[in-house]
Amino acid sequence: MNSLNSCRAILIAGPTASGKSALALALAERYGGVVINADSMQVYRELRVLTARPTPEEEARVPHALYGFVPAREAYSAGRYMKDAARAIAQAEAQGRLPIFVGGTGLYFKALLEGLSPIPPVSAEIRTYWRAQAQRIGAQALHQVLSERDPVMAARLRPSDPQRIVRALEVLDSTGRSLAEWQSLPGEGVLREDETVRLVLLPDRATLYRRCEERFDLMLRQGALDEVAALREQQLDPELPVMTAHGVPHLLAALAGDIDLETAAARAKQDTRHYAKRQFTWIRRNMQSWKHIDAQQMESLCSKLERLLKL
RNA sequence: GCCCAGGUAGCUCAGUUGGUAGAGCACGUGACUGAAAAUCACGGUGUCGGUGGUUCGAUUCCGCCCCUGGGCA
Repeated sequence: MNSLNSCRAILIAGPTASGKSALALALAERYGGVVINADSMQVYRELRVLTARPTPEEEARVPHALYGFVPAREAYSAGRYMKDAARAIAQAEAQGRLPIFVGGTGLYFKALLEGLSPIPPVSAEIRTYWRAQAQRIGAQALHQVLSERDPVMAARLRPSDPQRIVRALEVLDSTGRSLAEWQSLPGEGVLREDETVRLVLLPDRATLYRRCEERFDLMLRQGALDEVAALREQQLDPELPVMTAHGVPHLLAALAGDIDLETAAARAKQDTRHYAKRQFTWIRRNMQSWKHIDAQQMESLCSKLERLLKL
């Protein structure tokens, strides 16, 4: 792996609540870096507490980028992330600062390193139409439509997977070509692996689950419910990504009086645990070449930063 | 102390007219190209409270014991 001298960026991944942000902050302070977000939910302005975004105090210590800059009413995407990340790197380099990416969204790291196939954007009308269709006739029927119009994609997708079926239909309708054709075009990453130092934090799972639960209780004490109440005022489409952030659906239900707060908290914690589990799966499959850091190594990491980065 | 109802998976419970058992959730494994904190697929993990008896065979029937709830004293 590279020494820090030839390193263009540090990437820090790991499951939620693994202590990534603290590590990124420490590294950024030590090496004159800028912390760049790689989390699909921390981009949204309205949710700071609930998405565990760095606090204003933390943001003041070191430059941060791509945090809380998207209004909740917008649907952010991996495609937008790639462009934003490229711009953030250019900006950091212009200022002579080391980009330190940190986040838990595996797809964003993949986009960063491998890129995404160049697929033209889908118009809002087409997207809205197919999403409405999915609601109206269901995934199975939609898959039937797809298998008539695009058998290749239909064969690739499960009839029970509404999201990907909708995407396939959107792209087909919007471009006149199959998503399979588009996806066969190679993407171009923003960073090459060999110009990065890549760390993935892997705490003990039971410990991590406990930390997720404690963190959610802390979020509630820090005003997570107020954040969700404010979000509710906007009366956004419940299908927007921000509305699916862990805690949002259940805290909304609690605010509506459908469930009590304790139940809402328990369900939010459960969502978080399930998510962490999926992150472990992604890491195992997609981050083989990253430097894995277990709980023990994490303990002594601060004192070993220098050595670690030169490995 | 007596009476009643229970004790089956991590939890809540179903079930076996006697042939060693199954749902939901939890949990585990996996997929993943512009919603990815999303979306989807797969998996039952068990001294059936303990012990003795009846039986070819007991988680199931019987005795005793232990534990938990409720009632009566």
